[in-house]
Amino acid sequence: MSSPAAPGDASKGEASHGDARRRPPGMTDVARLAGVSQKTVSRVVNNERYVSEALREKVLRAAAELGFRPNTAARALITGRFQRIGVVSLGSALFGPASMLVALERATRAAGLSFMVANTPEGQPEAIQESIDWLLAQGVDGIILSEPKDEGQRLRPDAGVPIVSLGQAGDLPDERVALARGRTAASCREAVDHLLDLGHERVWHAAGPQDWWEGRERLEGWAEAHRARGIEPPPPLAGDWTPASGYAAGLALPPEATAVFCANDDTAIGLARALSEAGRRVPEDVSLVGFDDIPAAAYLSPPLTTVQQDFAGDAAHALNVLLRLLPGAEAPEQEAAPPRRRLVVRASTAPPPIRQ
Amino acid sequence: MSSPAAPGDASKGEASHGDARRRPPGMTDVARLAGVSQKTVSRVVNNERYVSEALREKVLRAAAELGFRPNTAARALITGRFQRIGVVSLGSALFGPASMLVALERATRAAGLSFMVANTPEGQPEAIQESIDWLLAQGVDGIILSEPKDEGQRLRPDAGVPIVSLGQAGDLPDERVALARGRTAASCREAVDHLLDLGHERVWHAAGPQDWWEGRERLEGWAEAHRARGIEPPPPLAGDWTPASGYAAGLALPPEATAVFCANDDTAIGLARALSEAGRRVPEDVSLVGFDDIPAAAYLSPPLTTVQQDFAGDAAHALNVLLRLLPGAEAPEQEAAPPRRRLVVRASTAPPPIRQ
DNA sequence: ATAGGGCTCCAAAACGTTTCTGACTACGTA
DNA sequence: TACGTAGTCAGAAACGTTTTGGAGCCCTAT
Repeated sequence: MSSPAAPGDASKGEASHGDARRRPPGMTDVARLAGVSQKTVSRVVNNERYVSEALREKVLRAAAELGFRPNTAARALITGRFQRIGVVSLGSALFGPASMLVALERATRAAGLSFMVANTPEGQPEAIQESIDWLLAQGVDGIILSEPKDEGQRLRPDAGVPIVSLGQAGDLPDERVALARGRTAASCREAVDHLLDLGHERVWHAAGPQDWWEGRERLEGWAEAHRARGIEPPPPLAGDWTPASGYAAGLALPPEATAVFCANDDTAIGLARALSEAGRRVPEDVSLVGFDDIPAAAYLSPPLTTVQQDFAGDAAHALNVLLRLLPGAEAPEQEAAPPRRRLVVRASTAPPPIRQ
Repeated sequence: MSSPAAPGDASKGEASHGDARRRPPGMTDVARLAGVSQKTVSRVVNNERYVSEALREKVLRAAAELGFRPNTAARALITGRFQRIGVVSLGSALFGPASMLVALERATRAAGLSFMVANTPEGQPEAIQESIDWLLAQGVDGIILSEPKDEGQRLRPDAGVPIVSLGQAGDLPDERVALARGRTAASCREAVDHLLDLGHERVWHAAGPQDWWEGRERLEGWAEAHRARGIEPPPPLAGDWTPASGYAAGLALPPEATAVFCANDDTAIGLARALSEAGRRVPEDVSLVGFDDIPAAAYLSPPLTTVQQDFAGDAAHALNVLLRLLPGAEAPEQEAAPPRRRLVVRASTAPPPIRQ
């Protein structure tokens, strides 16, 4: 059993040339190759000062030769930061949420942070908190809530990291929970004003779901536009973003209605379908405005007047708010330009038909 | 102010109750509270054997009381694994890519892995390799390429982790790069067969971009359906997924065409618009089939016959392929059920008009 | 001439886990 | 009685970074 010479010695001597278990190279390896201390490699990699140009280049050459990549786990371990933000998003390919997700990823990566998503399946009240917990378990420095729904307001306050919601105010539990409020209502007013300016007496509304703040905000903007002119808005038609609900709203639309503001473009598509089946023409009999400006909007029959969103602007704003809450706050001080939505007028809106 | 003792001393004595720098509790803290060794806490947390029930409960209680969350960075550092996969996705809110992304996130989280996206902006050939590098720098155990485009084939082979592409075969560089091939072509054949069975002599094709494998595969399926019947397919109409390109294709559509298979639903919408402007009715004069089954498809005028995709199935398949390549392969052995697309027949397809 | 202070670099100590090694019981079997 | 084995636990050694605490060196101002 026990040989006089330890059998381990030989293999230990050649350990660096190990066979199967090839660990990726670390700073130590780079340092050895470059003939400097490991700390110096760290300085070069992190672009710190006090490294001579000659050494810096030598280190970089060694790092490149070895294919060195800094180990984020080790860095995160010592710094306590992950350089990563999590996003809780409604798991949906709907144009709005999907666009926002893309915009958030872009903004995040541009800020040098990595990006982790947790989708919430629809219809599960506890799903948001679950997704937050999941992100926290994975390790994130902050969280952006990109949920157009309300359930986010029932959050436990002990997250330990700042949370920013893209949503409406509401009683968010903690001072660490900030808010990047959208400006949906204003652009809805603009859309409805466009219809009223065309001469329509009142504008109907095929609403979004009212347990989504996004749906409520669009409804409020619509109602405000009426009240600003002393007009009582007609009762809203319930909906849930789907073309199906728009179709139902179209069936329920009273004969005297001459203009409809739809909560989103899909709703408008469904509503247009119902009108078409009822023999009511757009825009001659009924004017239609959507919201989102989906790519197909310009090619519907007729092309749809709609509101274009500024996802990139909203995303950048939310990220700025979050970054400012982070401990190592690299927060870009300049306030991001206020997101600008705009009404795209196409052929689905026209003056109301002349009453006889 | 009020304390006679040196203020520095007091704070030092109470260091564990530190003010600003509150490190989150670690296994050591849990161990101290539970009166066990740190190693035992590790065993409990990881559900290892050889821990008595009494101790396990005591540890769990202590962990809950402290709000302990295992530090993934420390774990990743020692194990060399991140329990995380990266996805390179086309940064786009297009229905297809967005749906695939959601499906991939679901599948990944269901497998207990965390999920990191890197979007590639369109039109940058080197963007995919950049995104891969970004993911590798962040630390991932494997990568799924959810790019419907081809540039993925110019990848450097030294990733160090397995890469799975959802795309077409092609000369992927490395044996570590596997492939989760889609079955687009087959369902395209089905769609075209549907039109041919209705009596159309030939079916035109408003194609997707041919530098996307997804576009080529749809075109090939369309062509195959013709050749299987000994028919020469008409020349395809170029396109790029957008309604605009569908509109252009509609303008270019020859008068004798009675049926068109569109590369996606948006293309079909644009094409329908062009037909409508030209006074050609759908489906009486021209039958139309799309691809994707976007939510609005059922509510267009007329409702669009289209091909429904199986994103969840494709995502699960790709993830399975990847998991099998991972070192700690927890690969579910049972092959995932082959993804099933299906043709949804609606009102946009009908027999061809009778020739006089 | 010499103290100070930038610049350049190094060695060792964390960070919170997993892995490795081993010690101590209890129990059944030779 | 002695021994092997499975169960239960603890201590120490990694893992690859950042942080901390210097140590030389050269230049300048006194």
